[in-house]
Amino acid sequence: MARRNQHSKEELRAMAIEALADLVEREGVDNFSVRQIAGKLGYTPGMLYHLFVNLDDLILHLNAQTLDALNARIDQAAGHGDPMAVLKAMAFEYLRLAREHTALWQLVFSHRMANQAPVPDWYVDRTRHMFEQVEVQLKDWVPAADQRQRQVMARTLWGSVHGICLLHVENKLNVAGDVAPEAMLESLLDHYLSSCAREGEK
Amino acid sequence: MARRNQHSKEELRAMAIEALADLVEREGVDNFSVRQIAGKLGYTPGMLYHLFVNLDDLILHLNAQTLDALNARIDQAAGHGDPMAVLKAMAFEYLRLAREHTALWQLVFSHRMANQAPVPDWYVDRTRHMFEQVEVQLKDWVPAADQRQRQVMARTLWGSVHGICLLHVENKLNVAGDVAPEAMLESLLDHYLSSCAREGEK
DNA sequence: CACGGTATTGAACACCGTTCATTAATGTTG
DNA sequence: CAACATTAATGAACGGTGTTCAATACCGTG
Repeated sequence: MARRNQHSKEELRAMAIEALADLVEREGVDNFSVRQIAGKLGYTPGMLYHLFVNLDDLILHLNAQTLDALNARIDQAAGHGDPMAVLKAMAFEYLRLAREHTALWQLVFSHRMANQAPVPDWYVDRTRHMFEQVEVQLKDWVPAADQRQRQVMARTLWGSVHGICLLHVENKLNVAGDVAPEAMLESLLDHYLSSCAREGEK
Repeated sequence: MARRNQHSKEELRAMAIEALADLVEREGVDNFSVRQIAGKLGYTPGMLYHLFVNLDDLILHLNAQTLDALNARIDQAAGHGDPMAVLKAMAFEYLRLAREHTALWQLVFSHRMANQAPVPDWYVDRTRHMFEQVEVQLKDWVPAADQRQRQVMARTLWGSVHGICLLHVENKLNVAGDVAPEAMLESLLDHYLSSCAREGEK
C-alpha cells in the first residue's frame, strides 16, 4: 500500500491545495475536513501529514495562493490612470474577488491560527504588499503628506474597503434596504480621498 | 438524577449564556464546547438542549447580549454634541468594546450559522439599531441629502469603522509599523464627513 | 404513600484532527 | 537475480466534538 502513485511530494502538495480549494468553493468556508481532502485525492488522512505539518498549514498555503491572485489583480489595476481612478480600480478588484470566490476570500480573513503559532513571513509579505500598493498611489495623490501620514491614510482606506467588502460578503448589510457595495466603495473613495487632497493643498 | 437544582428554565438559560461568555473571554473565540459549558453549570451536555435548540442558538443569545451592550454605549454617545463629535464618540465606543471584550466582540462578527437557518428577527433588529443611530446623526450633518443618500453614507461609514476595528482586533495591521486604530478612526471620520458636508452645501 | 409528570442523565452516534507502528512497494547493493 | 534498505502510505487508535434519546430519578400532587 505504498507509492501507488508517481506524484512527487511537490505535486501532491499542489493537488492537496487544489482539493481543499475545490471543497471550500463548493461547500463553504467551514465545511471541509482532512478526511474529505484526502478522499478527493484517493489517499488516507494520515498521508497529508507527510505533506503539511497540519491542517492549518495546508489552509495557510491555500490562502497564500488566494492572496497571490488578489495581489495580481491589484497590481494590474495599478497600471495607469490618476491615483483616484487606480485606487477605485483596486477597491473594485478587491470586491470582485470577494464576490466571485467568496468562500476562498472568507477563508483568508476568517482563519485564525489554532495554536498560537506565529504567522510565517512568506504569508505576512503577501498581506503587506497590498498596503504598499495603496501607499504608492497616495504618494501621488497627496505629495505634501509625509510617510507617516500616508501610512495612516493607507491603513484607514484599506481597512475601510475591507470592512465594506466583508459586510457585503457576510450578508450583514441586508437590514432595511440593501445598498450596492459598489456605491459604498465609490462613496468612501470619493469623499475620503478628496478631503485628503484638499488638506494637502492648504 | 433529575431536578437537582431549583433553577427555573429562564434562570438556567441566563446561567448558560454567562458560562459561555466566561469561557469565551477566558479561552478565546474558538475554544469552548458544549461539554465545557455544561460542566461549568454542573450539568451534563444533553441538558443544554432543553434550553436552546443547539449550540448556535446559545451563541446567538450571547451575541444578542453583546450587541445590547454595544447599542447601550452607542446610544449614550448619541447624547449631545454636534454630529461629528457624536459619530466620533460612537466609533470610539465601538472600538472600546472591541478592545475590552475582544473575544465576545469577535464572536458576534465571526460566527456563521452552521445550518443555513435564517438569523432570527430579534437578532437582526439589534444590528439595525446601530445603522439607524448613525443615520440620525447624518440627518443633522448633511440635511440636504435625501434618505437614500444617507443610507449609503451610514453603511459606508459604519462598514469602514467596522473594518478598521476588525483589522486591529485580529492583529492584521502589524505589517510594517503599526498605526493606532484611534488615529485611523479619526482620519476616516474627519475626511469622509467633511467631504460629505461640503458636497451637501453646494 | 403511590402515582404521574418532568428534569436530567448517560450512553450512543457519527464525525473531527492528529499520531505512529506497521506494511508494502520501490531503489540499491552484493 | 536475490537480499536489503529506504520510504510512501496505511489504518487503527486516541481524545475530542455536537447532537439525540430512551431510561431514570426526583418532585409535587392526589
